[in-house]
This record gives sequence, structure tokens and C-alpha cells, in this order.
Amino acid sequence: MAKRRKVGNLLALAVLSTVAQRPMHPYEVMSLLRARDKDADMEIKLGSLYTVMRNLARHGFVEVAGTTREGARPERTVYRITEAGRAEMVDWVRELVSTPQPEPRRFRAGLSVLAAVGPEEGAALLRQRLELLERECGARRESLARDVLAVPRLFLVEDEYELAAHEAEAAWVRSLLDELTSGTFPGLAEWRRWKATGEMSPELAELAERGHEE
Amino acid sequence: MAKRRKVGNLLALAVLSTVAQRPMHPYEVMSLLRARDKDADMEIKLGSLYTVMRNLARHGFVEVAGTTREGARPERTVYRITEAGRAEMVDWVRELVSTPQPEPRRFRAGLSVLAAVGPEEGAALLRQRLELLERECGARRESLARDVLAVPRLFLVEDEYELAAHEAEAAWVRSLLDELTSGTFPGLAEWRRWKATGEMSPELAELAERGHEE
DNA sequence: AGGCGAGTACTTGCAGACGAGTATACGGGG
DNA sequence: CCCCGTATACTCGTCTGCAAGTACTCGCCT
Repeated sequence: MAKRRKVGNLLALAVLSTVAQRPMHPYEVMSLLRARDKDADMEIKLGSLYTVMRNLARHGFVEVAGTTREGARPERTVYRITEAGRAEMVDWVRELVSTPQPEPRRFRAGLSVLAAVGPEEGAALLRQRLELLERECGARRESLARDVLAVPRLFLVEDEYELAAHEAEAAWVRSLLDELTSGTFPGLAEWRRWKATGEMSPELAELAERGHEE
Repeated sequence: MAKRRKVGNLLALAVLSTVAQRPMHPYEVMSLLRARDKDADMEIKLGSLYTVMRNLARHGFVEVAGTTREGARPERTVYRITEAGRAEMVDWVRELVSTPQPEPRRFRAGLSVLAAVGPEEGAALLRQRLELLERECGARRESLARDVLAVPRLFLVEDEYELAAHEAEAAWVRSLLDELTSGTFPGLAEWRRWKATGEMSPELAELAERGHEE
């Protein structure tokens, strides 16, 4: 697991999940990402976005759908997601959600496209994560208990912090999981239907379009 | 604040704090970092370490202390930290500890060299962080409350996660701060003395040497 | 005595990230 | 009506990170 992705940049995941809506040109992707303040945490650099899009194309995850030009504006290259691209996206989400990584941003990125898998699978992935997380917390707790006998706490604060962060994450995952399995998470039925039929309710579709801050 | 560092890689901070002990060649730095399993979270690549060391030298944060050669082994270049290097390190720690960043690893890295500032300043930095953190949590909580009226929760899980993570961090910082200000944090006197005189107790020095897992 | 696995120490080459630059359109204030 | 700021849309060049490679040594097994 954690196999090396052809395009490893997390920005690529955001891009994939955005062009999944409909064919777009890179700049448009950026605007959409900005609109749903995705760019706040995921520092988005325009230069990188063009590189990433080209790389995605190189590996067959997206393909050129054509080029358009309005007036004397620069030519825009419109990209479309491929089947391989969709598969990559889903597979990536699976990994990001199910497997804890030292880099917490990866989890965040995974969560932000959680909708790409169904609620049942989502719950399963979270369950797996929780288990790994608990195992890791246990190990860290033990090693910390051992170290504290030999090393002043001053040199262990970072480990204490890390442990606290992991425990907090575990608690959060547990509570989300509860909502998912008990069925109290709102919108479960819609989510499932959307997954099955590929159809979104009109309001939902509109939301996706304008990206919830108008 | 958050000014652009001449050498931005976090690995550079670890390197600085290691050569601060005594002059070393890059490979030795690596071994020490490995010994204190710093490398677990901070993925250390040898190649990067050499690059980083060269960059630190280029900007005057370290300087070549000489080269040695044992038998037919490759030549080793020994580096020594400069005054500018020490200043950069302390300044960097200040920033990392006091200012919350989207990337949590930065805080961890800052904590791991917290000893470079005194306990009083450490507490002040943490206090500042806590304040900023609380402000940010408030803002996030509000914007989440607003969004939840318009957007299905499915598309807000990442924001909920982020908020939870920040709140957990705030709680942890608060508890550390309490220990620091109430004086219940163990080893405070030693820490202060070390800061003032630059002297470590012998056991401490030895610990730093072998890096607490023998 | 020979071979191989693990450790030491460093270099190179290339892919990827991104700051800075380019060029045009459009609306509004002076 | 002209200039400026801002938005659209993309490119280029540089700098950096790092996987892979190099080269030698030591000790163990056989």
C-alpha cells in the first residue's frame, strides 16, 4: 500500500475531482477551487496547476477535449477526465482515508473527496483507519512512557504533541464513524442514490457548480 | 511575519540544531538524527541533506570547518554553525512555535527545538499561538455554522475535521502552557540554567550525544 | 582466502514546483 | 477618452528535492 502514484501531488487529486464534474480548462479549475475556498489550506500555485494537468494528461488520467479561443484571448485547452482518471481518483481516496500518514494534510484531502466512494465503503475505510490509528497511539504511548524515564520531558514535548494529535484524530474518526453506522449522518440516502445512479439532485448540482460561496 | 527563509526546508532546522552541538560532517548529522528517531516523521533523504547543508553554507548559516579523510574513504567535509546560523535557528523556532500554519508539521518541528529558547520565552510564544489558534477556531466555527445551512454535511467533513484538529491543538497548547507557567513542568530550573550559562549537566550532554536510544 | 552483506560517505541527473513574466479584455474614475 | 487596476489565461526559467548511483571498508561466514 501507499504505492507510488504516477502523479503524487495532492493538487492532482483536487484537480481530478474538479474535472470529474465536467470538462474544463486549467484556469477554470483554479477558479472553482478558489470559489470553494479549497485554496486556503491547499496552497494553490497556478504554475503548478498547469504542470499537474499536463502530467495527468501524460499518464492518461485526463485527455484534451479540444481548444477554444474567445476573441484575442489566449487559447484555452479544455481537459476531460478519463475512466482511468476516475479509477485513480477513487483508489487514491481509498488510500488516503484508510491509511494514516505522518502528513495529516493527506487525510484532509482524502476527506474532501469522500463523496467519491459510497457511504458504506467510506465507513469501512474509516474503520480501518481507526484501527491503525489506535495501534499507533498505543505504540507511541508505550515508547513515550519508556523514554520519559531516561530523557527530560523538554526533549519529548514534540512526541507528546504528536500523540495528542493522533488521539484527537482517532476520537474524531470514531464519532464520524458512529454517525455513519448508526445512520444519523444527514443526507445518507441521497449520497447512496447519487453513488448508484450518478444523479445529483438539482440543488446539489447547482451547489457544485457555483461552489457554495457565491 | 512568516518571512521567506533563505533555506526553507524544515530539514534545515533539524540540521542547524544538530550542528549546534559541535562541528560535524553531513553524514554524521544524519546518523544523529536517525539515532533520535527524528527521521520517523521528518522523512530524511540523504541527498536533500547534502543540498541543505550546502545551502546553509551559501547563506552563511554554517561554514566549512575543514576536511578530514580516513584511509581511502571519501573525503568528509566538516561544517560548523555560525552566529548567523544560531540566530536564524532561534528566530525560526520563534516563528514556528508562535504562529499557527496550515501545515502542522511545522509546529512539531518548532517544538522539537523548543529548548533553543528559554522557558519564559517559550511560554510567551505558546501564549501567542494559543491566542491566534482560538481566534481561528472561532472563525472556522462560525463559517461552518453558516455553511451547514446551505451545503450538505457530506461536503463539510473536511472542515469539521480541520476544526476538531485545531481545537485539539489549542487544548494541548493550553495544558503545556499551564505546566510552564505554574512551574510544574519538570526540569524548568535546569533548562533556565542551561539557557543562561550554556552549560548542560553531564548526563544531559551525554544524552544529546548518543541520542536517547542507544 | 574469497565473497558478500552492511555500513560509510558523497555525487549526479532529472523531474517537478512555483515565482515572475506576458498578453489581452474590461469596467470605472478622473 | 484615456489611463489604471483587476481579471483572464497561460509560459518560462530557475531552483530544489531526491532516487539512484558510486566507491570504498569492515567483519562475518564458509
